[in-house]
Amino acid sequence: MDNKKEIILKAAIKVFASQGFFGARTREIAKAANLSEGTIYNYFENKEDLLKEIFESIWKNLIPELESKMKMIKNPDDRVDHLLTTTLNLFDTNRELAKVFLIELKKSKTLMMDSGYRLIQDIVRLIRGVLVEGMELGVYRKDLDLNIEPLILYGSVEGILTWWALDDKEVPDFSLKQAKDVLMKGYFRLVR
Amino acid sequence: MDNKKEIILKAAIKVFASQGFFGARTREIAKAANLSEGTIYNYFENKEDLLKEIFESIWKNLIPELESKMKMIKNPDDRVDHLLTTTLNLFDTNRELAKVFLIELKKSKTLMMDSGYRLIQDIVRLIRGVLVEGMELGVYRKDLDLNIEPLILYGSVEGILTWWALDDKEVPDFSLKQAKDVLMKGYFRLVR
Amino acid sequence: MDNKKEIILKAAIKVFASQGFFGARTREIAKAANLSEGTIYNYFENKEDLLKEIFESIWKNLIPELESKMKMIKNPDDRVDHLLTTTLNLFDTNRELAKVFLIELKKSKTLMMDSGYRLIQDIVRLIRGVLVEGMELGVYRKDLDLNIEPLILYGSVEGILTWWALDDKEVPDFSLKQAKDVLMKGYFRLVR
Amino acid sequence: MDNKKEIILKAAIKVFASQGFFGARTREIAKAANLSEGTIYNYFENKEDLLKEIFESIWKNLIPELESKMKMIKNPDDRVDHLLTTTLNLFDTNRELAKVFLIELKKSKTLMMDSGYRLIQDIVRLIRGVLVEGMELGVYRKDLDLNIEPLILYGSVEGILTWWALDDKEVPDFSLKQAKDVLMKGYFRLVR
DNA sequence: AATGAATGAGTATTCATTCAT
DNA sequence: TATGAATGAATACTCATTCAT
Repeated sequence: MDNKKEIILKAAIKVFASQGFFGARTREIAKAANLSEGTIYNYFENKEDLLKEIFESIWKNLIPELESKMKMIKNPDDRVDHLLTTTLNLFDTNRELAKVFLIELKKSKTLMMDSGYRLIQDIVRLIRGVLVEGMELGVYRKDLDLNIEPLILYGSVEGILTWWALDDKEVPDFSLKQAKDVLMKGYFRLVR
Repeated sequence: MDNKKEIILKAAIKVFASQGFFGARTREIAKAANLSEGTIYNYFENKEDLLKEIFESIWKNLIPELESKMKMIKNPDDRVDHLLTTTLNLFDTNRELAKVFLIELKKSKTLMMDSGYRLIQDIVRLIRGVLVEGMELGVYRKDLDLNIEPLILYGSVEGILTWWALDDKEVPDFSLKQAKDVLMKGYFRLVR
Repeated sequence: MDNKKEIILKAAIKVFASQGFFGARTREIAKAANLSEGTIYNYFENKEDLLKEIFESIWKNLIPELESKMKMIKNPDDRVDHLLTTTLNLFDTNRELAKVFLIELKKSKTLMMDSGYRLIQDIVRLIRGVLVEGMELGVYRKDLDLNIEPLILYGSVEGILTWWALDDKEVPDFSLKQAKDVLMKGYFRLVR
Repeated sequence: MDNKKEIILKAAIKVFASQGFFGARTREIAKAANLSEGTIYNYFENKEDLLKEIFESIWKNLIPELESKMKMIKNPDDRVDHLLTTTLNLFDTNRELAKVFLIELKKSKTLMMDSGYRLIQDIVRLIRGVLVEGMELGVYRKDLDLNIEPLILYGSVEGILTWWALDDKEVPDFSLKQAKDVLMKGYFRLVR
């Protein structure tokens, strides 16, 4: 059953989120999945592979999907709206996933340097594309810095998500819905 | 000699930056400090304590200094300028320190939840204070979201710094000086 | 079908010979036999049992056969000739079997102490019997050491076989046929 | 202290001899050496390294020593006498060492193919040299088979030693002193 | 204070064996 | 009988920390 891979991944997300990658014990992941330790190794190479697959199961779909959507949406503002909505929605129902994505990922040197860094590059490239076209269409300012401006947008979102994910109150200080509205408003001011 | 503590901390920053916290070996830190492993333990409790002291040696000074400066500077824009300048200057000459601060720190669960989270809180509070006063003075928009807007500024800076620190080219894609200018321009548009 | 037992034993000999007993994986034996792992356990107790049955499938027949032949052959020299011919022929067409017999067998403590040791005892006893009768018949020297002389013969053969089996060249340095002739010549000089 | 390496090696010989290489537990070796497990790894790479060093500590000295002695002794018979005496003496006081050397060694595939096989080659070469010179001097038969005759001598000795080492009686069936005399007598008959 | 040899708790991973289908 | 997914006991090795010198 491919089902089993998903069961294990879900268990791993849970344990990684609460214990951290290095603090997570394979035994605990197995227990959380209601399986034996050995079974994990029938489906995954090793512990790091778990983290990698969590990451890639999301990323592998996310980027191509966003890219194709960018082609369909013409209005630059709507594009950014879509980028934000999609990204924030992804984590909105799963703060544990957000923790693993935003924090645990960085603990694996190889993963961060391989996949993680590439993800940021992809996203930054996506944003840059939107800005460029917005500038060409004349709806955005001509003097946007294409190196730094995308990082500002990316960093804003990561900062907000990290804060929201780490917030240990049952209900965070703000909702991601709220955050999106503020981000959009800020974005409009930034680029026009 | 307090000198020796600094020697060890410098060695630790170097090793943490290149190997990561979990990948760093005390033996290597000792070698980098030209000391024996045992000596480290005359000055620090344990490995995590090293990370903590790296963090606090910076933070303990930074926040009070910024706070006092905030009292001396009256113009909200100048305040933000100072916040950015100080923060970016801190890392500009030491990318290794930036890596440890921005990435390694998050690997220590307790440190992140204790000190790291508190640092963000302090900074966010600082920024919020600046915004509040700017609004009261009538130079900033009245409708700033005081929960989220500070995170946007904080996140922007962290995003830029992380990208800049992880960049494995000898000379990064952009200078922090450049970044500051763009950040300030964006900030003006955001808050007015 | 008893057929299947043989298929598995042949697969086991192949894998034991190339990977060694401890290096052999049941999965690989199963694959070599074109069967699933579970099926092996329908025919054999466990991994060591495979080694034991390889050994006994040979030995169980070999010793009684040799013993009965010894009764039929009267001339002591012919007896030794038969012992050598039979033993060397057994392995001549199957170097893999020789490896398993001469080397892998020793890796199983219980097997070696149980069956292996007993095999040597049986063979040594056989040789001793031949020598005794040769002495009684007056064709062999009277002063043969009945403790050690049989071991010399046994050891000579094992030494030659081991060297021949381990030789990693496609064609070994010498043939077992050659070896037999030299052994016989040496034997004549030894006992007369 | 270099002493500690020896202590560990002695403990390893004891445990390897009684439990076999694969059956030996590092914990037990540590206990036998009155040290902690970790200490073993300060002096040896890993478990196989222990076996290797046991082997090489003997071999590294034995072969060069024998070679130089062969140059000093002129009489071929005396040379063989020395080879036998030295080899048998080496194990006479240490049956455990004999077990490790003759049996455990073969369990390590790499060790056996690397060092073990080379040892046999060295010894066989040594014997062959003696035979060649004996033939040239006219004291040995001209028709000795230089491929197989050395293996007969080597195998005889290994056969005798193995039997003697495996013998689980407190006092073995025969002494190595006795064995040497019989081997020499057999040797004379073989080569003349 | 400094050393670095000794410590030993801690854990990912393997793989022979089982058993539900 | 045959399967092969699931099991989980078993263990070599690491490395932060200690402590006798």
